[in-house]
Amino acid sequence: MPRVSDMKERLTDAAMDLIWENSYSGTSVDAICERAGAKKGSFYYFFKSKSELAAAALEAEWNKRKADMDRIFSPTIPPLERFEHYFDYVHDRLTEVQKKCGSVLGCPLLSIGSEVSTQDQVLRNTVDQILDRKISYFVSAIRDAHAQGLINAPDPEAKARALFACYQGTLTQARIQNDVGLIRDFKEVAAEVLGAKHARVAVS
Amino acid sequence: MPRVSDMKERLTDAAMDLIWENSYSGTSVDAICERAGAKKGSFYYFFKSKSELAAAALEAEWNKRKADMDRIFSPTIPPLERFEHYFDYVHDRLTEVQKKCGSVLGCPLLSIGSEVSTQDQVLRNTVDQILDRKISYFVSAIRDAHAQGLINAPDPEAKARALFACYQGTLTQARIQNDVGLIRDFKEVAAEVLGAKHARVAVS
DNA sequence: AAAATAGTTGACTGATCAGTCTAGTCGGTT
DNA sequence: AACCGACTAGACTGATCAGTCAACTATTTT
Repeated sequence: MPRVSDMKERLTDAAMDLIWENSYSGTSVDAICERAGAKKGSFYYFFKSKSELAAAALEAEWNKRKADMDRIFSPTIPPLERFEHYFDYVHDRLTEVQKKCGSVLGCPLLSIGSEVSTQDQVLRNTVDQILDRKISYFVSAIRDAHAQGLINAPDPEAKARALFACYQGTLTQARIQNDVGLIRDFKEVAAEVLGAKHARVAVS
Repeated sequence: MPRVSDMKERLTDAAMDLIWENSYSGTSVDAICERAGAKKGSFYYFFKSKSELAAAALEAEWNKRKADMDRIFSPTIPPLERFEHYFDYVHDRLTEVQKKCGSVLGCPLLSIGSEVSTQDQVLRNTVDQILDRKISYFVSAIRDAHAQGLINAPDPEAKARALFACYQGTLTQARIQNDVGLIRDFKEVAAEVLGAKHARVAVS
């Protein structure tokens, strides 16, 4: 019994781990409790349902990563370099996770979002919102790159969504094939989607 | 009781519908039986597990679509037009499904593959193989386009996988946002990824 | 007609599911 | 000491899960 209860965080962490590795439907409340070292009573003291816990876990994960995202997409960095750093960051993180659990896990938001989109509107909205926050980093970087004449992107929002979708697809393929290589190679695809005027600038 | 039993097909059809709309873990054998008008015994007469049924359902779905794919990717058609036709085809089909069930369902192979990749190797391999068959259409079209000087793609395999990943990502986003618009807009992204020398050729 | 084959039935098992509930434990306040 | 709010324990419920089984029916083969 810890003096300051960290049970809530242990539950969201356990949920994130298990749902990311397996799936939402395929992860039981019992399994989450076991991994977190919690009993059923504690779970339902903090969360009123499995769905609510999953949403909380996604928000908690976002809060953990936000500082990294702000750093990587800092306006002080040349816009196309931001993407390079981001793709490296994700690649390194997924490689690290792969060492631990043996599998390339892709993007948790995508897996969960795709799975629950037709079944759980609350969770779906949570996913959608967090995805939008991520896309907004892309939008700024693309707008900056356009303003600096590095690319031609009159509609930064659309370009960002397109690039983001391509990246997410690559992460999903990496998960299915259990191969991080696809992610490593994505930079060149990104340069093409962005329409970088000197592709090497974004890829080198 | 039909004279010629079509129970097996009804089971694979029901499984495909339910798993595509919901998810693999989220679809129970009971639900599949109910939709197919089958009893448990029939199910386990034809299939030895839920996993095996899902694999059979994916193969059956592939066989249903193969003729369309062969037609769309016929070598008699200019290679970049094949992609146009394919993207139109998928868009129209998903729009039709949306009318029926209210949701944009994306690509079943991706959803299922992503969900089971860490849990069910047999099903994962099935998904992987079918995805490869689809990618091979892309490879041929890209190779032909390269040979005709329409695009620059010295490595058609890699280019095909990249384009395929981008497309799949777009389908997944369309599912999460329940919006076919993303798919309609994909042609332009495809032209960029392909590096079409005259983008309008592939998009017009 | 007899026998074999193919397909169907639905009750059943034991495990697991999400979620509930009562009875607690604990440190801090009055 | 009495009490309180925050948290935990864990047994319990009824539903649902994947999968089994022996008995049954219908068609085909001999």
